[in-house]
Amino acid sequence: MERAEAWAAGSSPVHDQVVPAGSSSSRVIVHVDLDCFYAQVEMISHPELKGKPLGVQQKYLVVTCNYEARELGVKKLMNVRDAKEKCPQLVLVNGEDLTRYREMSYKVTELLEEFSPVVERLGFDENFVDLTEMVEKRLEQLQSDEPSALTVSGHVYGNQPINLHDILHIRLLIGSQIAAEMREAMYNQLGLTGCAGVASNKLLAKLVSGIFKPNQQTLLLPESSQDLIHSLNHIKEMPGIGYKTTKRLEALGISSVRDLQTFSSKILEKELGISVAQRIQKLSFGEDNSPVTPSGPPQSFSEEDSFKKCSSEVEAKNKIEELLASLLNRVCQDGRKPHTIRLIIRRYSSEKHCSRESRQCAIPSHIIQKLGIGNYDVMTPMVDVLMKLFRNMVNVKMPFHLTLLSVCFCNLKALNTAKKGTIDYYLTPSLSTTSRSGKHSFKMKDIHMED
DNA sequence: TGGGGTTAT
DNA sequence: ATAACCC
Repeated sequence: MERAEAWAAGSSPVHDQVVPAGSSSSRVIVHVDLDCFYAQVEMISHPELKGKPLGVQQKYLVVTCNYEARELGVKKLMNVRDAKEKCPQLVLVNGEDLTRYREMSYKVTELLEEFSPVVERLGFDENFVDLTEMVEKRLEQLQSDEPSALTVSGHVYGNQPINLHDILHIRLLIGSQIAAEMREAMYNQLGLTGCAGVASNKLLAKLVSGIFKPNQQTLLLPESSQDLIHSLNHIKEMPGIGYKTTKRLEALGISSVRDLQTFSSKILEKELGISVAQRIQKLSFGEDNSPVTPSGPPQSFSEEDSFKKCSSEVEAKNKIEELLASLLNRVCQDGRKPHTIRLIIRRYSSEKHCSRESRQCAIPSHIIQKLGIGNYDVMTPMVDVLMKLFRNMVNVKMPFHLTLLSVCFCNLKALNTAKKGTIDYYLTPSLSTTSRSGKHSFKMKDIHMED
């Protein structure tokens, strides 16, 4: 077995080679990806739906569905009509209110932060964790007489054999064990299943996490990274290469990962700019030195609603009031205060690129100070601000046709800017009281006074 | 295509 | 303020 080889080698392979701490090469990264997240949350809320084909609906789309539904032909982002046609027994629940998904999403991130504080969120259902330090600690404490100490957890991409004399393999193997513990904890504590991918950078961890699909995990060893990236059928499948870049690359005759690898760097830089060109060409080789950036609490809160038609100012005002009311509740829970507000619209256009327009402004300080506790006296002045932004974008004397309204709070600051020792500090509600009134407490390190 | 998010320019 | 990216 693998362990026997390790002993046969004589001295312990684990403690011989030392990778310098802080060395930028040779990280251990895990990508954790929940299975059909919204559908899982709905099945926890409504246990009677378990076992039935379930879709989560927003407007006329099935945005995600459980595996029972997938086996019957339902796909993500499928039209409700097509989905019902494919699968008449499909049960649909409305998922336009993201509150419960968002709350569960942060519970997952907080659980992962208990393993290592370096957790980066990607959407509501994916997280990256940098395990490098944690793996290093486990290696130092490794007792070589535990039989299970050097056993990989889950799949290995391409069934590549592990070399227990290779310190990079050992480190990734430990990473796979931590990934398994993370998935166990997610299931035991939150009732959620998901996939994990372990590799030496974010790109590869993300790509490999999707290899075995639901509720499984996969480890990528460095020797298999070229196989993994060449298993992509098209550059559009490369995370980091989006719709626009794909179109521009296709115009250059680049469609496969190998096309991008071998394309002239000079020409690519001239076409896409040096920044994008160098980044995506590195991606094509499976190279990604971007760090796992701890997400911490959100940078912004927004609520949006799309519709067929909004063509009057009164109609718009009503929708804006709805969005704002929800946002105020959220901001109240968070505890921090937004200093900027933004209004976003989408105008009707028969053409493809439905781009958005926005106007933003600073939130008047007298309104900011009233935020955070029961707030009905902030609604009116805030709506007034938003309607000014609205009229700045939309000429209400002319006919208009909007298909989306969104309100966003951003530029969030911890509590307010009151200084200790000032009158303001003692007069500001909830400032000098207990730690946090919010529901999901972000850690104490995040709570500090600005000056 | 929904209802969110982020960073770079 | 917009444009790109992610889910």
